[in-house]
Amino acid sequence: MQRVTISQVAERAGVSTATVSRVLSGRGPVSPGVQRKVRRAAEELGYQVNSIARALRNSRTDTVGMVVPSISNPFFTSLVENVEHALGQEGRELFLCDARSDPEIEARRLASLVARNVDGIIVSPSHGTLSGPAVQETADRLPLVQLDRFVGGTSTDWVGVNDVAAMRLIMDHLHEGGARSAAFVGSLLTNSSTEQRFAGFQRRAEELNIGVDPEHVLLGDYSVDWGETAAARLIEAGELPDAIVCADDLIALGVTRVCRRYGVDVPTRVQVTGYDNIEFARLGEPALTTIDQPRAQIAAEAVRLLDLASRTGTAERGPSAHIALVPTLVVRDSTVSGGA
Amino acid sequence: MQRVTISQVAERAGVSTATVSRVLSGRGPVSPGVQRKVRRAAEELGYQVNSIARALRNSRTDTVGMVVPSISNPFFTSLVENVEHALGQEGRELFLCDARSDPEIEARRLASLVARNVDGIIVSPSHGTLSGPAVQETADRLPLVQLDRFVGGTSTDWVGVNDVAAMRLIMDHLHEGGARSAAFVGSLLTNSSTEQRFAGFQRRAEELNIGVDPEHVLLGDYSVDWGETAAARLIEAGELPDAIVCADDLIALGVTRVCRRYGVDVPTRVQVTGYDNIEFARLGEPALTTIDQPRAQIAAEAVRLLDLASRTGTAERGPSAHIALVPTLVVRDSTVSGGA
DNA sequence: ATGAAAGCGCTAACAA
DNA sequence: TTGTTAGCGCTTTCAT
Repeated sequence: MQRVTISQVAERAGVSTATVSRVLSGRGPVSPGVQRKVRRAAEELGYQVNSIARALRNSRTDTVGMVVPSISNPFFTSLVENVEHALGQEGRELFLCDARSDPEIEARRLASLVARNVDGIIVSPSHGTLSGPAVQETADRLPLVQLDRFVGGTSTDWVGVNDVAAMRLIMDHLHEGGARSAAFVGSLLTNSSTEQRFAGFQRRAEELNIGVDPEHVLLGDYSVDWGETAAARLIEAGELPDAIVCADDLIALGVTRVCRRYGVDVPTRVQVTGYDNIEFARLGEPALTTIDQPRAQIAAEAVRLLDLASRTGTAERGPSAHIALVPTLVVRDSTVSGGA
Repeated sequence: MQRVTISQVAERAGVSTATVSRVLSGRGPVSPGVQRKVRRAAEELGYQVNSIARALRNSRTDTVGMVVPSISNPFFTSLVENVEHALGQEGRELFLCDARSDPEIEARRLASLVARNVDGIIVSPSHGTLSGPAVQETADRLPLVQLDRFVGGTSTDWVGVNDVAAMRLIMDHLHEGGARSAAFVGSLLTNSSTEQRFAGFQRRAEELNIGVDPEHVLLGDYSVDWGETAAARLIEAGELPDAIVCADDLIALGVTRVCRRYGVDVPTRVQVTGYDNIEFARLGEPALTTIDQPRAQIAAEAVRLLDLASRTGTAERGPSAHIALVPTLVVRDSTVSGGA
């Protein structure tokens, strides 16, 4: 099963390899007659470009790499889908990597993407500080934009959502629903998402005079399991706050599940909010009130920034872009809505 | 930001490029002294292999491609994770593509993977027949194994689960729980998963004398939405069967949700089963009884077959392997378990 | 409009 | 043990 090369096509068409290349890549002038001959020969032989060879020659792979903290988190897969879509045109392909929330694996992935000469990288860093060196190093070598999360000590483009504004939306809504005290369940403060969200939570809680018992700030990881653990801890400690604000939907799903199990009614006894608006958010019992991130827009912006960076050259191109899009509050049944 | 090449390293170390190559790839004999010199030079220059060049030379990319019908289906992402893990050793990378359940996109992805010279491909074909040509063509060019689903009219390796046996497990369990009639909610019969599952369902239903009203076979797609639609249709038509067997967990999640909404108790009024045991299956209300596929094993087998195929050469290597692993029944709260 | 030839960065014969 | 050299398949000057 030898692969067909350009020179076999050339031979069959009775022309030079240069001509074949010109025809197939549509660059350079070729007479219609020869064009046809070449195309037919290629067709008959079942020719397909060897993009490795092409990439070596062009030093462009028409490939972008994407690294996410966890491919099993529906929010990220949805982001991936959107990026793929945004890339979809132009025949560019996405090289997807899962960092398993581990900065070391992440660093390896990044290095491997660089080695594979992707044209650019979109990364949502796993860790708020540990991801720094690898991300910066990578960004020094090729166009890179951070998505959703970002890592301190780096100067790269970023696009995501205004977490602080999102938290304000949530807190205001909870406050209207009568909440006068709240808990926060998030991941350890090792990534920007939680940091920002927690900061936003705290600030607005203070402004609204919503009490936050220090014991009611529970930090674990982004998972249903952690949500369950945290909720059980809150419930068993007694003194449940009026609301439990979760750093993402997975956590919130775990929290509501445990509430159900303990017979703690949501939202009348305690209001619960999520974040991300993953598909399963609406499937919770009750359906989750959450924050919707404009994923398509985030993805589109990321691709745009990447293209921009590629064009401008990795060299100096002024300060990096920092694009915070506007989140939306999606009110469902896990909170007390206005009318109630 | 020029990339460092091997010859720059060679120059700095005062040796030939061949020597550098030998040191860096660990092949061929090099004296310890020179080794050190080369490594230091490489280090100082921040050298990284250009795997494009290496791939062109070796006609191996140390990369395998994976194509799944939908990256937003947790079952497939979980499969991806497992494959990645199985590959994880040996420094091989996974090139992940989402076919969006569209055979045309799928064909493009496959072609692109071939063009990119991946060493092998793992694919779960979207469509039971339409995916055929592309899959076969791809398999003719390089090692390919089908995962979970397979497509008719192809002769490639396959590894998945014994769907018929799984359905027997489910039906027997439902029967024990008192079910004497059942509905089936699946996707249109355009992929092997549904085909097999439905066949298994029907056969065992017959054997157990479980009645299946032809009106109670509802075919749509693998999504929560479809589960909801189908359940609503069943409920509104009256004459609910004793059990609703779903072709996957997403559908089952939709079904149970609608039952809840309509006040139809699961499992006392109607038993519901899923398939795949995705993480969210246990989060349903009630938690889903479902089929667990040995994903890690499936992934490991797939990788093994791929390696085998690579070694043997794509040429004749006897009949293709067809490995059906044994599924497990996971009993939760959506069915009437033995004791009840 | 077409062809000859150089070379992208790497590795593997083959020599020395 | 080390260096020289010939390509992998493609694109792109530079001639013609």
